[in-house]
Amino acid sequence: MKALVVDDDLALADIISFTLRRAGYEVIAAYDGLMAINRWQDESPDLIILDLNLPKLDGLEVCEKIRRNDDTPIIILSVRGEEDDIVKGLNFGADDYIVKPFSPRQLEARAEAVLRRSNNHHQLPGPLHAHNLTLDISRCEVAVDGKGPVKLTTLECKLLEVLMLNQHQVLPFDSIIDHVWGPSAGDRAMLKQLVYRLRQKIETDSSHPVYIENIPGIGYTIA
Amino acid sequence: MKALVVDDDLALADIISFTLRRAGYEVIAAYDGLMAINRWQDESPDLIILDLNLPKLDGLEVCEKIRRNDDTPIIILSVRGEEDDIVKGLNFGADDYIVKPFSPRQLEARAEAVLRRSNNHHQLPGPLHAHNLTLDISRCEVAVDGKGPVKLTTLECKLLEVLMLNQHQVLPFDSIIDHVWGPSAGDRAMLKQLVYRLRQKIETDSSHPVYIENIPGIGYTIA
DNA sequence: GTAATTTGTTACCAGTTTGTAACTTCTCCG
DNA sequence: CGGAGAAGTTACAAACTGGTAACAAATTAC
Repeated sequence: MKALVVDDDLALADIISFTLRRAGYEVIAAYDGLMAINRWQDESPDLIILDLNLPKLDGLEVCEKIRRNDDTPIIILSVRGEEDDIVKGLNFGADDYIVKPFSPRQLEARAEAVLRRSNNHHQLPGPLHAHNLTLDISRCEVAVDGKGPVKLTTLECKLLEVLMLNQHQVLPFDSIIDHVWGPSAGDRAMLKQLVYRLRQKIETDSSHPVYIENIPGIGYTIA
Repeated sequence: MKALVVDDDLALADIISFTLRRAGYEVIAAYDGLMAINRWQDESPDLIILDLNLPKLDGLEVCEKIRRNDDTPIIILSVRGEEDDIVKGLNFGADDYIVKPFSPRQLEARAEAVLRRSNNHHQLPGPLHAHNLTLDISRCEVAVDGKGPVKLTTLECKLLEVLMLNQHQVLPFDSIIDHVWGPSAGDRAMLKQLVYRLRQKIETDSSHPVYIENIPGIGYTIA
């Protein structure tokens, strides 16, 4: 779980970061509104802790901007007495708020509750694109060139997923094996087979693979 | 929208009721824990505002009891300094909390936010539509193609409900099992059976399921 | 209390997916 | 040119999956 902490009060940001790290989160930080937006775009965190009082770009605007694009859970921070802002924040789609000062314990409980809620009805990854392949992971289907979707098996789907997620990068055999079969299972022979079977479904000319390219001795890639 | 307000402080209960009524809610009240459970069972409100400090049956127990049966949104009320209780409450499945004293405005915003969240996956009674199926959850009846309603058993109804609520999404086996049998009960064999029985009632050509589609290795969906 | 319905359990079957191994082709390099 | 290693291909068996069926246990209705 990756959390983005946005606060211009460095001391407080540190406390929050520390608390979340202890609770098992990977934490990244931003100190003003613009930076928050950037880090959110680059890192796509699972959770955002957002102070409302920010330089450069107000917390509410950050909240709105993010909400316009996706629904990463947002917990807003505010000092007591700024009830108006809290109400606005919630109406902009924030998921929860915490009033300063707060106990680490409370922060943890809130973060956990918000994540639990959001996970329930929002775990759907959108389709993946690469080249002219469109992979719908939740249905295990791939559309080639926009043509009718082809059904994939779960393993084939995992293989294509990891290749597409890392498009333009060469993935070593072992990384692929780990991703498809999990650690301490699978071997090269099985991967070879799987690549063959996947190619049968998506490549048109079998002697000239267009999508899945082999880098001898290293691994595979989708260019 | 029906809200249940549970508080032994009559004056406060009145203020809350008044606020909610002005915001367009129908409000019912309870003044202790046992009464809260009773009214919840009789009236099945859409939202519960729950004070933790209650005579007869503690607020936390009320919260737990309700959560064991369904997921009516619960907002807990607490006085400042009872952070422990708040954390417990949230872990028992409460959706949010408000610290006394609070402004009417905040109460409204919180209620709205919580309902908005819960509505997403828990739509209100009233017929559900998908494809050309019409499901009346309260009567456990489904009309196929507008033809005379077919009676469903409670489990079949829950299954169809969760599938229809998430139309176009593929629901993993385990999510479905959780929804139908609750956590830590039910298994794939039972689900398989249940799907089979439900299909018998709604599908016309058994070898070509139109409504309930299986995504091998993943789950089921209604397209 | 008995009958009917609903639900859980188990078994079986057909189709699919996956693992394994042998064999072929390709490529690189001396 | 030829041989070794890597990758592609083929074939087959084992394991798994989901649909179907029959029956037992539990629940509900009468």
